[in-house]
Amino acid sequence: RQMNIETESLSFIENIEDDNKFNAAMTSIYKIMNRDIFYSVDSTSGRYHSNLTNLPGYLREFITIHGQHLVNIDLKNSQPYLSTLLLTDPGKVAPLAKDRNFAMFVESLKSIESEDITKYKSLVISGQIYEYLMLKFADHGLHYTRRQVKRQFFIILFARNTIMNKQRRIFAELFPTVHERFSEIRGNSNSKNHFQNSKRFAILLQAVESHLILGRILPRVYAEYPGIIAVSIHDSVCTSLFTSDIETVKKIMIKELTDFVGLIPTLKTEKK
DNA sequence: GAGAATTTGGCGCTCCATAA
DNA sequence: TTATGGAGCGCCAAATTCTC
Repeated sequence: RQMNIETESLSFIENIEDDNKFNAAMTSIYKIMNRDIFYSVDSTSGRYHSNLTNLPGYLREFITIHGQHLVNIDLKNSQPYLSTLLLTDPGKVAPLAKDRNFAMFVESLKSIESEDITKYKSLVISGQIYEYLMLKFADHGLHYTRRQVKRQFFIILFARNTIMNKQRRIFAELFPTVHERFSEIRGNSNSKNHFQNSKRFAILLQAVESHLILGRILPRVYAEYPGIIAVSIHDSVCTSLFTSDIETVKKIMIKELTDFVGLIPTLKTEKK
């Protein structure tokens, strides 16, 4: 791996007030400068972790690989987008569940259709789910920024079923069928095993994401375009800023995601 | 060799970061 | 809310080193 970080990054972090944050950023920079490169795939959800995935986002623009700066191609509303599979085609994701019983349970789920599911799908593929919820929350007196809505939405998705706060109640009203299905998937197990209790839903979606990015998209990119720069940051793929490379990676991402999920995703390219 | 003093290693916690 | 990794902390016990 030919990763480097430009020395300008050091002056960039100089005015960070918080000592802890400063030290964390400093450590990340020096690790790359000193060629202390690490990378691994974890055994829970199969995600890829590296110097780049741990690096503060605002320092990404100083990273080069083979001397090339990076562009990040991000899947919008990624986990909500992937969560639609549990509504439309659960059997497809069942093999990715680590726990046998949970896999069989997911396998047994049927595809469901309803008005609220159609609405959920359309919001998620257009990348508008947070904006929509922001409006609906505001109607009920909850005034959040987009960032806060995003955070709250993940709590709605992944918190155990016994937590029924105002936000979740609103979501359940807006998307009753979706909420019911997701509750079933989280289950009510009190097991300590995170492949069995409510955490299994988050883990499953992460496993789907890993399977798509690491198991399908990246191998295809490397096989068809040897030498191209492509590294993942969980749900996104970084490549060089050549327009042709960006288009290549995008095309493959859209193709693979659409094939697997059955819905066309929205990608966002951030030039760094 | 016995006991004290020091060092080492592991565990669990908190924080930082990333991602959703 | 979930997942990960790394750093750094305190804690404790085991291992090592020191002193008598």
